[in-house]
Amino acid sequence: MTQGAKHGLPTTLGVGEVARRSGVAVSTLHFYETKGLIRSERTVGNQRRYARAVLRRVSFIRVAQRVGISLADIATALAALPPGEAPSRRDWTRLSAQWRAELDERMAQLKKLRDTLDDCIGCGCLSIDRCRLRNPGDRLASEGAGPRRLLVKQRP
Amino acid sequence: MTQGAKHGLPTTLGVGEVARRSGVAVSTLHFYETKGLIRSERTVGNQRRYARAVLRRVSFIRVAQRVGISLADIATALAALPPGEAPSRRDWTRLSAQWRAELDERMAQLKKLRDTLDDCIGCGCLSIDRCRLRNPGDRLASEGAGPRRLLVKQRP
DNA sequence: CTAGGACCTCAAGCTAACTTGAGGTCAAGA
DNA sequence: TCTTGACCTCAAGTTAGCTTGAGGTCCTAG
Repeated sequence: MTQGAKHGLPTTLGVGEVARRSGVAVSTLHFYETKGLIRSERTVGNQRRYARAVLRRVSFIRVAQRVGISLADIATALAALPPGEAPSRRDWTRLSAQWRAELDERMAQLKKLRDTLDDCIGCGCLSIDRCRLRNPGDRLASEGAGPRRLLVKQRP
Repeated sequence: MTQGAKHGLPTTLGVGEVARRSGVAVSTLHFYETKGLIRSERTVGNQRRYARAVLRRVSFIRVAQRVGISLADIATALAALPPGEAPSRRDWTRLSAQWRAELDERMAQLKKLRDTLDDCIGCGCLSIDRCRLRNPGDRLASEGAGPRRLLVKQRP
């Protein structure tokens, strides 16, 4: 074990420790660091030391990715927070508000996708085009591009 | 317009028409076809003709992608349906059941992500590690890999 | 003091999901 | 008939998000 974690909690974590605890590869942590998603201090011997908060940050990144948010967007959001410690209440409120909208939108899409499936059981509208979700007469064709029935909002 | 769509509805659509209506590029439709996500008939002149149902299929693909599902997974799901027309009730039930689980899981993750943000307003736990979501004493460290607080379920 | 596991950097490689480009065909109006 | 725009194929290029490998350093137990 790297730095005396035998008794009590170490104040910082080595890269291997973070990898093990967060479930991502060491190379991924390096990669995230180059992208500015996380950051570290260095020991005299040039080894990375992470604040414990990095674990939560990594969790956040992974979960956000999982629901389809790009690292670039995640980075932008996280950049709103001071990289070191203690974000202000204002920082949090801003980040939360931004993401609220994004997440709510994705939730709506997921819900729609799921409900579509539910509605279609026993109907087969996806391929036979005949159920209550059907687009009658294809009237929407002139309303611009994009999947209009399922899509809640397309990004620019 | 390609095939007499002036009056009434054409029974099939050209690739450009599908692109315009679905909001994806022609090249993307070609690509999806090579991946087996959609399929087409050909005219004597070797041009693609799509059944109208392809529009719904493309919508489905895009929305599923948007919430983080890979084309491979989408292909697998869609492969459960007969490529041509009229899936049976059994087909639909199977597809729906599979996706229900997947979608519910992602919904749960999104919700958790969103709620975490909500809870953290004015607290800053993401980086100062001090709020009701805090991981006390880091006790979870030995429970295996992965972000345990936010993550609902990791894929293998 | 020395072995070996944990770290370091940097460059190159890989997969998914498309896009772009070259070179050629099809089809419908002037 | 000629032309023009929609279409075709196939190969190569692009971006995101990592992983792998080579070659070298750090540090802790024995």
